[in-house]
Amino acid sequence: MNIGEASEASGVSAKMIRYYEEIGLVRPAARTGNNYRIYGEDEVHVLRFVKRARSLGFSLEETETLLKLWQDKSRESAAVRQVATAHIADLERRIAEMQGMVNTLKHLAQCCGGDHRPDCPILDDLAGVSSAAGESSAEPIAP
Amino acid sequence: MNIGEASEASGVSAKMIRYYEEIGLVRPAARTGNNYRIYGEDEVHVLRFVKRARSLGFSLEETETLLKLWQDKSRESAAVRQVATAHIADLERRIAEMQGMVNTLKHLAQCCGGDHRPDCPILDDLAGVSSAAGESSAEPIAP
DNA sequence: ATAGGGCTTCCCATCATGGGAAGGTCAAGG
DNA sequence: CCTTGACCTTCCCATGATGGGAAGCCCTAT
Repeated sequence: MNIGEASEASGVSAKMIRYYEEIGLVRPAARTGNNYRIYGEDEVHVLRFVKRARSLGFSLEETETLLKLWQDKSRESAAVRQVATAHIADLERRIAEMQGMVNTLKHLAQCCGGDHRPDCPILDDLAGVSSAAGESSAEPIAP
Repeated sequence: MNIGEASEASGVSAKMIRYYEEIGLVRPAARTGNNYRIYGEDEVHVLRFVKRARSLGFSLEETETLLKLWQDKSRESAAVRQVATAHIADLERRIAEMQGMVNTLKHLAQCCGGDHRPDCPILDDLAGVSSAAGESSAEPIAP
């Protein structure tokens, strides 16, 4: 399999496959006489693993850890779960942060006429005008 | 006010103040004879506006739009609200995406023994082993 | 006079990905 | 046999927002 077919089969772009090789996430592919990379089912399997880990939001560093655990037949599943739960916590922290933004913005947008007049509580909030609307962003709306 | 004081007063790092000037987000500060940037209350106000917009997750590009609307006294509040609602939609899309990851991961982590044995549904999912656990990541858990 | 702290510009790094140029290789069709 | 097009290779650059740090200038206090 050439890199294009491996890309097709794994869902990872050829650009990224080369990059993963360069940073040592996957081991260097064998080469044909014409210096083309060649891939077999095993390599594609690894690439799919990476693809799936990325789609679950794991960083490349975390993905590398998971990949090593996967290939370590004597791993303890606790180690895997630890990586996963840390990642869950991180995702939830970011979700909460963004949800706070959404709450604030929705409140402001609701208070905004959205008409032809220039008065706008959204801008007032951004400008630091402490109207009834704009409280601290991360805080829940409820008083 | 020197840049350090303006940074203190606005909560924007000196590094970022210079960067915002470089990319044209804020207009170039006046300079003293010794080539130091000088800031007044107005400039600090602008920087605080930027800081607040960033803390609500607006990109620098969106922030620039909002900044222009803020300074345009004949703006229509509808334009502001449009920017805000588009941003809300984007945030909510990203939240939903991450929540999907969390749901999948929590399910997998729950099915994982997390003990000394190597068997691990999390790795099975990443490896594409279609166990009872690992369905498509963005899907809700409910059957 | 010297030390320290602030300012300046300039370059580099992050993280993961894509774009594109310049050039080699291969297969099919004229 | 030669061309065309679709691959492949490496190398450089860009993104977005931020930080780190070096080299050098300026001012103030000791």
